[in-house]
Amino acid sequence: MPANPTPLVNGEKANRREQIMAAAAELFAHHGFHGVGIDDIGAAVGISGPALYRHFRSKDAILGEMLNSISHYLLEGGTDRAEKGGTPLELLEALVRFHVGFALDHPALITVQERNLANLTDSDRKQVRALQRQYVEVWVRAIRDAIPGLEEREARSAAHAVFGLINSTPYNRHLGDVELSELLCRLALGALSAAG
Amino acid sequence: MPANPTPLVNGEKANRREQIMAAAAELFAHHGFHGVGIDDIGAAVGISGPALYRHFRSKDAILGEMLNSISHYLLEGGTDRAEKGGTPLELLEALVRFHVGFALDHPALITVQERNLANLTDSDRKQVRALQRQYVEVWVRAIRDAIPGLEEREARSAAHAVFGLINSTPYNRHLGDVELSELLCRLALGALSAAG
DNA sequence: GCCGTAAGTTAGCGCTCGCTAACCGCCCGC
DNA sequence: GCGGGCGGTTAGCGAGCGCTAACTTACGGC
Repeated sequence: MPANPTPLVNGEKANRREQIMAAAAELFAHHGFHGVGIDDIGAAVGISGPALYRHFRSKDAILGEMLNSISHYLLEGGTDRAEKGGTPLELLEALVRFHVGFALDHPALITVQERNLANLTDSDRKQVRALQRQYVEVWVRAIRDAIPGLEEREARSAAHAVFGLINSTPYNRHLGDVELSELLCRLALGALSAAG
Repeated sequence: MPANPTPLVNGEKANRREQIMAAAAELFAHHGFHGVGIDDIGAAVGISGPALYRHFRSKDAILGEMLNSISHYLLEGGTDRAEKGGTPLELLEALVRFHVGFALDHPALITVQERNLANLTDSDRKQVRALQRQYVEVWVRAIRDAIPGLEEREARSAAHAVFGLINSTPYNRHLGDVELSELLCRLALGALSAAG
């Protein structure tokens, strides 16, 4: 299986599979995995119900590929920035900006990833969990390097808290993208510098 | 209809209704509303399936009463503290401590309230939304009083972001309750003071 | 021009779900 | 001591679900 079979996350011309995943993401985000039927997803891309099985093995596979794709994208973006060097504070700022950008561009994906981990197949959940853990570890290292005097467990909790802060974008539609992005970056970095 | 018919949220001896709601909260939090069956909820309290209808009109009514109860509790706690007086910063700290305490004591309720608003009946959703809006307004006023130079829309976005931060407790089980509580309070206040 | 494949369609199977019906035992007031 | 209601039980209905089967159409390669 390829690492990132569907670049769900960038702006390329979408083929059918990606079109389906994007529609499913919106629906899952609004109604929850079990609240969305195969016919709903089909209708959202203009085909009807069982035609989805020409592109995905099962409904679970749609969610599985979606969450794998998201987790892989986040981990790759995080490690890229961690390897790029710079001061600890610059790295932390880059991570914050990266995550904020993702959350602003893809609020539905953020919602699905937060809410629907439990609906995955066992093997899919294992993969996604592993990718998420690695992503958190990138953050933990960056936080501990930039903010002195934090235990690892505290840094991990702070990372989760900051994810929660940034991932509030789905409820945060009253500000323009640019202003909201700047505000969230400020809030996230302000929170982290108060952690020590 | 009484304002807070079931004190789901405090530590009183639970009668059957509250027992059912507590069990349903855990199940809804783990599997989502549509992922939990009437039989699952019944089994979780030692009775079987349809017996629930001796206590609730429908499955939707369980969720409706649960979310109404949570929202009412939060709004009441928020307005209480807002009326108590003190400096703007003291009020903000009190709100943060209050919300952190709730999120730590009831992570399942936090999860359900965040994820399952869309599964409510139209009328229930209207009620819950109204209560939530009022609670947000308490925060918006407190934030604007304590942090100078913030527009109302910015303050509202900051409030939602801080809710996201605090509501990360369901993913934050690696720290003791006391340490986590202190850390979250520090992070939340740090974020807010960086908002200006 | 024909064949194979990719991408749709509709019909329908088997299962699960929310909910109702019908029945039953326990306990409490008179 | 007995009648009524409260809080359980099991059986089962009707609807909706994920998915498969069988068939149809469009199209590109030889």
